[in-house]
Amino acid sequence: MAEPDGGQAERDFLAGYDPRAFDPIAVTVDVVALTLRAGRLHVLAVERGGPPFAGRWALPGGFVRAGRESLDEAAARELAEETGLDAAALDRVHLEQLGSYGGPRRDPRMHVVSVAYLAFAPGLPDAQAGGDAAGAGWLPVEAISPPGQPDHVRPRPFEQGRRTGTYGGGTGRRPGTDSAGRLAFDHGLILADGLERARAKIEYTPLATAFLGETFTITELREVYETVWGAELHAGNFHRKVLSVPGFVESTGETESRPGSRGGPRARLYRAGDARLLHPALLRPDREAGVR
Amino acid sequence: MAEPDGGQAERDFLAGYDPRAFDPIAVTVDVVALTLRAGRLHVLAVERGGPPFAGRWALPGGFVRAGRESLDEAAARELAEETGLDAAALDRVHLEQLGSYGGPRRDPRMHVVSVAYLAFAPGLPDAQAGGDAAGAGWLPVEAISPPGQPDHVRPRPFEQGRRTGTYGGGTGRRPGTDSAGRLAFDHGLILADGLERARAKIEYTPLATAFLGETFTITELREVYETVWGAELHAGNFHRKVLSVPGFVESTGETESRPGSRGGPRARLYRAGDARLLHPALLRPDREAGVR
DNA sequence: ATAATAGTGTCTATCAGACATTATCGG
DNA sequence: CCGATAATGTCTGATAGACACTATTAT
Repeated sequence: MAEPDGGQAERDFLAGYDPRAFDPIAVTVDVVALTLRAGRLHVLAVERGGPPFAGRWALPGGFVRAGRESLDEAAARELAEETGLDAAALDRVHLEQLGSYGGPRRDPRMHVVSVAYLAFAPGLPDAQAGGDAAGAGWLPVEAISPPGQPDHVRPRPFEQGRRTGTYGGGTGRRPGTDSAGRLAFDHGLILADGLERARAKIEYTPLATAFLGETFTITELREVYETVWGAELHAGNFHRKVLSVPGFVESTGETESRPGSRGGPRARLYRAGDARLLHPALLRPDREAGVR
Repeated sequence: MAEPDGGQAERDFLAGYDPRAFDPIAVTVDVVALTLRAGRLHVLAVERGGPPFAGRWALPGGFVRAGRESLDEAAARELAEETGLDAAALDRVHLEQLGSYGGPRRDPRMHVVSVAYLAFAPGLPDAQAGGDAAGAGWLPVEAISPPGQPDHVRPRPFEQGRRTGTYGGGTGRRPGTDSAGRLAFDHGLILADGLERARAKIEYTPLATAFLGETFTITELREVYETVWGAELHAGNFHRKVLSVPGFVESTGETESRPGSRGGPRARLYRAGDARLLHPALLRPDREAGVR
């Protein structure tokens, strides 16, 4: 398949690197920002003010400023605009590139390539709308319908355990409660990819601590894993395992000021250690029914 | 940090989704195509015909055709143009997205966002130049200097074991032999990221088989791992481990027509199984000196 | 015969998971 | 005291790695 004719490839050649000779492609960043609120996984979303998908929730994002910022910088900027965080608070947020989405018709107006980012954030204040969004908020991920399914069907990829929330109530689509429907564009797919990445990433990195405050107890850390994985873990084994992985957590020497409301000893406090990879990793409980 | 003024954010808002109101950003795909030749890992590269970086090797790539193809399709097209493979042969090549690189000054001419892809290919014929490249070829990865280092220094991230090649000979920079220098643009960084991805990916997926033909022996499979990881593996343990992972390989019932030139029994032949993930994974030998 | 390779068997240290136990707290 | 939770201890099955061994072929 080597250069069949003087068609598109030839035009590419003659045009060199000047894209003005072509139809343009827009470059945006979109952020899948995850956090834990009240024991449930939430994602930052903005409500679209205009068409297409007016009134639907979408991932926060926006144009990359040509010649003036890197992709990482653009993602951090968008995240800051939507969360209202200052640089110091943003420092505690983990931000990594997730992948790029560039189908020619994913936006009906023109060809848009979106570079998606994944963020792990500790408990944060309410979001605030930035840019052209009508509103912003933290949505429980299980309130979002997976792509390619009717709004009321809710299979595998999303949330499997602890169905403790108020889901199913039904007063509309206010963040923090029931169904938020499908996300705009292909953002449901991007979210699903982000969730899978998050589930995999906390296996072999200490990033679960990014969902917590400066200090935390082993039980709080376990609850992060249980929420993200949607599975219950054995408390005793988890405890021993976490302490045995070098560099995962380090003791502060302190204990919680007061134990849980139902009694029990004061839990010791830890902070994130200096490891960037967990050796050995914390493996998810059997999912051998997984992709064969 | 919420919308400080009516500056850039305001202009974004007013411009909506029309990037013609801004300086444009070009979108390209670049491919890190890896293959094994003569027991060494090679990467597909093209020799640049014009500035910048004229005469230097670069990763094959090109513009995404606006409104007409997805990123995946663009990557497959670029790979086909440079390798001369038809659709059938391309079918046996694994191609996945690696990541995007979009610093504002990575190309001196304008802001270019490159979506990088990683390809695992079986032994292929010589490459052919496509597009505006002066030449194309398979370069041994250890002949490429890592980014940010003088050409003759060659530390960690690249190739650690089996220094069997002719590296250091010194008759110029013909593919397949000695030093090829640093790659153009930030392609050395992209290559390093691709190599690390490849090393990690063969741990928990059966993609090492993508470097081999339709059928292969366990020893050939082990040599793939040894080459990609740059470490020697215990033949006996590797053999038992591979056969114990469900769905990794399946026997063809046949044996090699003739054993190795130095004798020994005929090895049994296998083909890739139907597993997409390896459970349990094949872990790289201790690199606990790794990133802590 | 010798050397090299394919494939299998055996032993041990390690680890994940199930389960039990002890200690500390609130009600 | 009772129930719940934090933290540790014990046992077992599975596995990775070291090593040994047998079988098969070229020279």
